[in-house]
Amino acid sequence: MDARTDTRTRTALPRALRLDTGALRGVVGFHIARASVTTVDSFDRHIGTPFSLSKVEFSVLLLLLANDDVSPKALAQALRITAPKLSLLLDRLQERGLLLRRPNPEDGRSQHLLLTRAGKQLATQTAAATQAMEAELNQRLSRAEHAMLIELLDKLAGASPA
Amino acid sequence: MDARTDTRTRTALPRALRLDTGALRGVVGFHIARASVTTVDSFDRHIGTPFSLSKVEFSVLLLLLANDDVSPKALAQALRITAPKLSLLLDRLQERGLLLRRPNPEDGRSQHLLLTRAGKQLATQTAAATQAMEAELNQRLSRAEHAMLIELLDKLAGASPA
DNA sequence: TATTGTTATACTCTATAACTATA
DNA sequence: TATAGTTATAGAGTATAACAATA
Repeated sequence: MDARTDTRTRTALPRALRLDTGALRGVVGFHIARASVTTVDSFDRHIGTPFSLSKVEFSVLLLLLANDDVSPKALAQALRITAPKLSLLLDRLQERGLLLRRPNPEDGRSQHLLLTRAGKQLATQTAAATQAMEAELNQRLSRAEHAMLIELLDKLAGASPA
Repeated sequence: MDARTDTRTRTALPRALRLDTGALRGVVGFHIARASVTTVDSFDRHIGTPFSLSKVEFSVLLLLLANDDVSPKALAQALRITAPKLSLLLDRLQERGLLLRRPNPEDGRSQHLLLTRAGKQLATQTAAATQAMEAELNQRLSRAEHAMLIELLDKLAGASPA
């Protein structure tokens, strides 16, 4: 398929407008920033817009779907967001009837977060939607490259400090 | 008594609670977001803080160092930022004496951006600083993995390098 | 005294709309 | 009428500080 006939306009720039990346060529962070334009755009179309979820809200739903008795503290660490940010985010998800905050019986300061029936349903729907989202990326990456990319990104992110 | 030392109700599980990433495991965008925490932190320490530059400001300097007669329009497209955002960004760099805006003799609506002597010096300094920055990442990635990662990210971005 | 979670506030980044000047 | 660049405004996203409840 000719790149010129690609229907998505955000991805391909006319050759004349492409700049020499110069010293940025070897800077991983620069290439990550560029690639994230693609992934964020894909997320918005497949999940963000149709389900009215931000990237972090989506991540929260899927993490709660896969883990029991998660506290806000643990979530904030896993997602690298601050506690105040998460607090407001959980408020919004709770107002939408997607999750509940239950007191931790073993520690009155802490909470257990759990998805409601509607929350589990939405989480499952969005999890299914990731299939089409990743399949779209596989127009550019083979399945092996896709897996390799994730492996290298994880190495770069490093095992989160214990 | 410190709960940490109370072994009666604790299992052998470590305190560090890493969550199951669940359906996020195969989502490239999620891993990109995690990896960018590492690269942004590294950028801030090596370049952002010591040179008082944002990521985009740094990218502008290096792109202008590598390309002549660049217009704001071309820069905005290359960096995927909006024209108003770039306009304010160029104001700041100009106030710092790092670049100039010259009218395009062939089109009165357009401009040519060029680095001042100080701008070239700073761009060169930061370009040199990327060596240490990337070397630090190579504690986690071999040189081959580093190159492979950039190649895969470029494929994903659809910005095939020249 | 330390920790969990919340509220309040501010700062950055980014997007959209309206404006100008040129073509 | 269309394009390049600017100005103005508003909306997310994120960070820090102060607070309440519990350990």
